[in-house]
Amino acid sequence: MTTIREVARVSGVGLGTVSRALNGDPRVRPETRARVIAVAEQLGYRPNVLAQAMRTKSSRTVGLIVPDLQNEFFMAGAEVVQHRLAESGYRLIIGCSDNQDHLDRNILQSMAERRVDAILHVPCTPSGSTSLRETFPDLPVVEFCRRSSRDDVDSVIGDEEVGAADVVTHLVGLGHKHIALITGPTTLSTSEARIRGFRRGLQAAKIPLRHCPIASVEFTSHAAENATEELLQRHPEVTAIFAASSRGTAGVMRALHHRRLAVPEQMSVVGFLDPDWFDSVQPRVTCFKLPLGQMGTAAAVLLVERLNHAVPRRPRRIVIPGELLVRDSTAPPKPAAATKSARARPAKTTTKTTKTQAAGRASG
Amino acid sequence: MTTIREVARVSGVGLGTVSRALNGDPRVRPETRARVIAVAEQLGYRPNVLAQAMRTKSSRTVGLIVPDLQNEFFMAGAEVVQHRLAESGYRLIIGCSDNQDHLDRNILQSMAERRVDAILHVPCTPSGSTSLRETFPDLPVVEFCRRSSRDDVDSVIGDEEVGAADVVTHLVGLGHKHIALITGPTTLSTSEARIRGFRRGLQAAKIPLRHCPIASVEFTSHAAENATEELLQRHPEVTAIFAASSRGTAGVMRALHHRRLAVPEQMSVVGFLDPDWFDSVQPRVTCFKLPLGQMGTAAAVLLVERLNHAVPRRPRRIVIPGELLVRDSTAPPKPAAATKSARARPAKTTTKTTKTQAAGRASG
DNA sequence: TTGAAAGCGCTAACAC
DNA sequence: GTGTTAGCGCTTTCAA
Repeated sequence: MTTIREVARVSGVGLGTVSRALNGDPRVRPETRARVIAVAEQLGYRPNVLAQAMRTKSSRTVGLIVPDLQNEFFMAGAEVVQHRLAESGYRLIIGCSDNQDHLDRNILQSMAERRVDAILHVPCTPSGSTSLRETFPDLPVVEFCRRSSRDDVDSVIGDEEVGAADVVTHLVGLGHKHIALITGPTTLSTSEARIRGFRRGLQAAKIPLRHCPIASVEFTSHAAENATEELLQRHPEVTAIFAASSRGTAGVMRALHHRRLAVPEQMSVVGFLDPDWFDSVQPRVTCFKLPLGQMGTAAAVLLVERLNHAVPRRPRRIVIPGELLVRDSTAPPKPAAATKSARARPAKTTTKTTKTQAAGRASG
Repeated sequence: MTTIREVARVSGVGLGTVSRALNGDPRVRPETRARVIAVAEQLGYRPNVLAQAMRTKSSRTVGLIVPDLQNEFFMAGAEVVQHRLAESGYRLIIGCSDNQDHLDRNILQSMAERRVDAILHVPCTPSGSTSLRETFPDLPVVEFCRRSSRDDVDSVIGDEEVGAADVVTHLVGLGHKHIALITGPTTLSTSEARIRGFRRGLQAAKIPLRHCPIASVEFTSHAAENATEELLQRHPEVTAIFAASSRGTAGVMRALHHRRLAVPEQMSVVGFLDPDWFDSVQPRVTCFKLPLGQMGTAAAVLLVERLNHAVPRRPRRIVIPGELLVRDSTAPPKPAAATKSARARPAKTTTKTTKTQAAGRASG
């Protein structure tokens, strides 16, 4: 590899001059700069970013940690963040925690050791980036999509509480009185918000919480499928389901199909986010959609702020509203037919670890 | 930040000893090591990976460049690669080229400058990583999912040629004689392979190629939707469509609904890959599926080989077979002049899997 | 077994 | 304007 020293030798100038010429320092004669640049080019010189980073103590890189590389919830934002960051001369490196605490901590640490200038973090536990604080207290962290219990970091999340309440309002407006919620692990801020909003919507409509079961399961379509099965078995009176995770929606649909429950005639379904297919299948899926791009932009702005002004500033917590997209998977309930059909056709699915709780029981 | 020097000072030994102790060098007295480690821990010492990398000229990192962060084709593999690599002590950093040549080159360069030890590359042009070769001739590159025209790099791709031929065979077997293919830009190896296989399947069935239109469009559901519209207008005789991209499948479905064409009664559809929703909607989508996880593993193996043995070796080109998943979106075509009674029994095929090929082959 | 010293490639402070 | 020098934090000879 050609080094700066080589370039200096060939162009007959000192090391400092080469560095200045290449970095656009104004105090270097134009012709000198031209010569240096020409030589560098001709020699195929490429800066060693590691050395630069070590010297300047900035790698001009920010790290993004997501729980799932295949989930649009995080990756749609990632796409935007990368572009916005690139505009400010920063590069994004992405790691995946698989929703596992120890992996999360691991990657957090490892990115910090790689001297990223900031971290965009989708926490997978309430403790969030706490482990980092001990070793890298000054590394800026911005939380994305989810919040940990830390209140000293910036964050950008969607307004899922209002979203869930809106979903309930929509369903209640159609006449539903027995609504189920299927969401993720209760330790996550997103699930918490969804449950809070769900209950709020129910209370506003004067619907008893105990009529409306909540299932908290892993974010896989399989888990959602099993949860739906179990839930419908236990609560055959349910006429509408809010599948509050994008992957979960597919699982719910599958379970419904196994039970021969027609959507929306026998069961209304509201999905989460708005993947392409929601609008391409029959029935088109009603959903609660978050402006993922906008959330990415907001995160990038926060990041760049922290990057530029190393001055401490009070943490900013941004909550971005979503919208309800009413399509064809929700309709007024058909009381008699629905429950009958549900009992008529038993499921053949194997049941796995699925926690089901009634909304009323845990509400305090 | 605590440095190694600090640790040395506090534990009362030299720099070298600390380095050796921390890196498990055998020639250091156990008690010395214990003390050093204790001090390091107590001081919250964290190695500066940048400095390590600079010194050892290895960052123990490999870079992955994909065209689209939201596409399971690439990200499912990424997930696996990351885990496999982690087992060998390597970290994966991911960048996104957006399918744009200049961004691709940009990221390639930037990762190289960051001194990754190898690059896993999903090329978006035939030139692939050529631009890198000039400046970093020795950086190992493994191509993933797609191939460039370079024949001096390792690669792992799915056998899409055989896959496309199998799809045609399946459709022809059902009685289709006018089949359309919607695929990506023709400059990509994947599109080429799909088209080749498509034609081969047609020829084997003695179906005139001119009866079977091919559309090459961007990898968005929108582009596929428009292409389908246009294609059906121009070729109303078409009775089956192979949507050879996962996003494209949704677009095709949308266009079909828009035209009020029932699937599979009036139009058979074969999708690409196998996202959750293919099996969750009505009709469940017949598709050509690639073992993404297996492909990721293969790539990781190749990578680790290159990483360990810096010895040059002839490039290996691995092709991994996929399988056809026959579900409900394909059925015999509706005879042109016949009435509805002509199709007495709708095809309710249970999902069966067909291996397209016995084993992956490696050459070179 | 350990310490001292020499850089890895670069930038920034300081001279001229 | 430009050259020289001193490190950034680490690993790795080379002596001891």
